[in-house]
Amino acid sequence: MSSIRKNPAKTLAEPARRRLTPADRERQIVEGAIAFFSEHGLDGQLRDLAKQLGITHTLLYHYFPTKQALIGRVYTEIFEGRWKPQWEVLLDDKTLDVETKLTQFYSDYAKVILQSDWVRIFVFSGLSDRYITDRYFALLRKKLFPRLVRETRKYRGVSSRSKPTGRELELLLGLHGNVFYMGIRRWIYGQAVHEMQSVVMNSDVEHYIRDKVMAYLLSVSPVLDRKPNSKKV
Amino acid sequence: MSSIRKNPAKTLAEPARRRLTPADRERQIVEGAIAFFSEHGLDGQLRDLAKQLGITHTLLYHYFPTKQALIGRVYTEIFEGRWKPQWEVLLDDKTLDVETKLTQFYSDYAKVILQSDWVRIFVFSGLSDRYITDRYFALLRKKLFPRLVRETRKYRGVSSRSKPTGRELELLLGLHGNVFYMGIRRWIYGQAVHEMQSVVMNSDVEHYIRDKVMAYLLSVSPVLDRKPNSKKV
DNA sequence: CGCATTGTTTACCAACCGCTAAATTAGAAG
DNA sequence: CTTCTAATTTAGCGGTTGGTAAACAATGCG
Repeated sequence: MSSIRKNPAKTLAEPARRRLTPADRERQIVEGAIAFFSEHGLDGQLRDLAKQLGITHTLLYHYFPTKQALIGRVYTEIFEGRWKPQWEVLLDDKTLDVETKLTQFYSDYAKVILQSDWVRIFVFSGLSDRYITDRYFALLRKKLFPRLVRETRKYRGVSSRSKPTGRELELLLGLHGNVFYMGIRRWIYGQAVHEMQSVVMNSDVEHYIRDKVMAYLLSVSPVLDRKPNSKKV
Repeated sequence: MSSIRKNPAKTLAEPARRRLTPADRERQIVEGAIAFFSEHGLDGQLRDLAKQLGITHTLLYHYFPTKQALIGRVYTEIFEGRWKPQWEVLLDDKTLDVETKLTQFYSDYAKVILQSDWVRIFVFSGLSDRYITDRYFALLRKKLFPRLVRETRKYRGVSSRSKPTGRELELLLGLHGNVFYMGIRRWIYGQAVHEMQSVVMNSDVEHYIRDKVMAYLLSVSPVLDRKPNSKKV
């Protein structure tokens, strides 16, 4: 028999110092950091993160020079890494009708962003330096909103290619915010989708999103075409 | 000549120790704390708040036993103090039509909640202990949502008094979230209402809110009355 | 003017935090 | 088994933080 390996059925809380390859350890740190910062905010303490990973906090500095560098890595991991170029392809598809495209897009988009880490870290960033929210909105303005405006106009039978008006954008942001607001209610306020706590979720979300998309499409023309001189009230 | 008063035209940054009545000092601290926590979050340091007020941080402890007590005071000041019972009266008014009531309500409600301190402290709380968000949503569920559901049904010509369905609530929360999302975009993401930065705001917000209310009312019936078996896509 | 009240400050503590340097030790190679 | 590399830990520093105790001083009163 060879030398006895330390593995006494994990009786004690002593995980025994293990040596990982730098790649593995880095992955573990990044994933642990995502979960950790998502829960405790970007002000969470590195010593606590390290404890949660079963390592000492100084080891973190072997993989990331500063705390900010680790946070930056978390940013790119979540917000750049989870964007699907396929969404743009879908919205540009000329064989599908607008209603289908918007519903499919927001259903899939919701699956990506309505996650605890995505929503919470996004809002945490907005409350602090706004680095990620600024960049992400730039992304939306460039790759998403123009397509959604174009599709909305197509649905309305309007052929204009001019710069969207404030009211057009506001209604569109209303739909967009509607989807994101589901995540805020769930992951920030802890208010599940109507008391029906955790479960169900998936099928229901898709259902609700279809409602929201339809509500948006159905209301855009009546609202925007309304005589703007009805300024009583 | 009597003793020379310390007031050399404020040449130096030495404001000279002033003695306020407990009531005045407390008011000053509370209002300063609202502005301070709104900007720096509830993790902001009391020494910085004190410096901003021109006092030492220990004086804060003469008026509030702990930091949490001060935060609690801020909570009640903002979220309990700014709720207007008049809103409930307005929504119960039987001489006004639904469209007018909802537009008037959300226009005034927006003026109250679309403030930097309201939005930011609300979200800060949601990200930490959720104490205020839980209580506030309880308030909404009790005093606001039932009235809005009732009015929406009245608008649709539906006379049911039964418990609102998930889809009904989700559409309503969509409208509600739409209004609040304007505050999130402005005070959390720093994305003004369509690049048109600070100004304008007031008149535009009222305009946009009317659009949102109309979009909601116009879309509720078509969406909810749709055949539920159109489950392709 | 003298004195008491009390609003306000100075001095200080223990714990925490990001970060650094040096000492350990697990694991692969010979 | 020995040796070497580098993954990981121990020890510690400078600064910060919520909170406490005691000293100081502005104001009202007799």
